[in-house]
Amino acid sequence: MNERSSKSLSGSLAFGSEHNHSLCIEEALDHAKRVCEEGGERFTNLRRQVFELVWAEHKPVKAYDLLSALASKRSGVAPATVYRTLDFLQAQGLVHRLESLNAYLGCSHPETDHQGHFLICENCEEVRELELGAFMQSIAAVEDAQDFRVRRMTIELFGLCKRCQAANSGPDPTLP
Amino acid sequence: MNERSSKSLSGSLAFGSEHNHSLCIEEALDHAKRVCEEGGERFTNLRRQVFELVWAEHKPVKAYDLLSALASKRSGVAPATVYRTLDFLQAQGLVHRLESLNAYLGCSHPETDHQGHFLICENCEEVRELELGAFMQSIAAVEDAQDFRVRRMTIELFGLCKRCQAANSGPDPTLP
DNA sequence: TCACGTGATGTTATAATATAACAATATGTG
DNA sequence: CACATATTGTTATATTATAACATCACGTGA
Ligand SMILES: [Zn+2]
Ligand SMILES: [Zn+2]
Ligand SMILES: [Zn+2]
Ligand SMILES: [Zn+2]
Repeated sequence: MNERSSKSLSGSLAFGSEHNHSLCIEEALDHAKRVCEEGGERFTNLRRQVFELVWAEHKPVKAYDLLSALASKRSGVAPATVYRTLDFLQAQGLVHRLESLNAYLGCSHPETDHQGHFLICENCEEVRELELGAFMQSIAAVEDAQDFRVRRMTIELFGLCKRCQAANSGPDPTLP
Repeated sequence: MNERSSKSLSGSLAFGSEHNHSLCIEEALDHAKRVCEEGGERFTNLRRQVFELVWAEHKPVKAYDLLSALASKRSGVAPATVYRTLDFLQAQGLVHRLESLNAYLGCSHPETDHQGHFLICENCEEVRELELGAFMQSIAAVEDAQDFRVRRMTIELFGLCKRCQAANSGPDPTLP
């Protein structure tokens, strides 16, 4: 817990690495606030609270879990509250939706305009957001070969992260 | 409607191409029957009916739409009927689920063991299943770089197919 | 043939996810 | 302050999916 934080958010951690998550959240909040200001949008209390809850862990969060957590912080919380706020955060590029999981995740590099690509560990549930690049070339090739123009995409790769590969060969041997 | 049908199912059509869909369905049914027999599974009436409904068009189908269509063909149809049957067909590799759409699609090359990769036209809804290859290289590179072992994946690329790119610049100008 | 075990289907109930529609409130601007 | 607009609250409902248990169908061996 004494890491160097450069221009990339601390949230862009590699699987299994330690990092200062308080700092990570703080940076993410600062960033979110700035993104909203620059876009002429308001980073209201509600939006900040939801954003914090999404960022509480580097794991996908379900809308109704957010709902419960949020309800313990403020009154008058209904599904629409959560979904609307998630929609807003997604529109600002601050949060991604994981289609295969019906879940949401804070974006780890919101400074760039991008679609999310994800590695999702089936054992520990940790999610790593890939930075663009690796796939862009093959996608360009597909567009070319198929006469298809890609406008958005869902790329979610499920498997085992380094730690969980090492830790086992079977399921969950009490992870850290 | 006079096409050549080689070893690849007629369902492996390119976007916008014409093809003999009766033949396409017939082939798909034959194939499904064979897959089940070889796996020691029964291709029952229910399973055949659901399979036919999924193959009715080269478009994703929603579970509850299948439910309605199926209910007009037999009695005692409930959600569980449909979901169970879809689960079975997916397990046999005959049908894929599109996570981003909560919808299902007949597999266009069930002879090979594979995950589905899809191009989905946002305008005409036609879906083209990519054959593996284009992505495998970049996925291997990601696995290597990230110390992550991929076991399954969701890859769904949304955009405009050739026909819809040509036809417009805006939305739906009454397609064929 | 028929008892039996298994897999398939039917049936009922409910869980989990998401949106619609409209009312009330907050915020900034002139 | 009056007004327009964005945000949030509130109620109801739509959509998607699963659980749990009952019944039926099919093959196998007594
Ligand atoms: Zn963190
Ligand atoms: Zn991102
Ligand atoms: Zn066809
Ligand atoms: Zn397929």
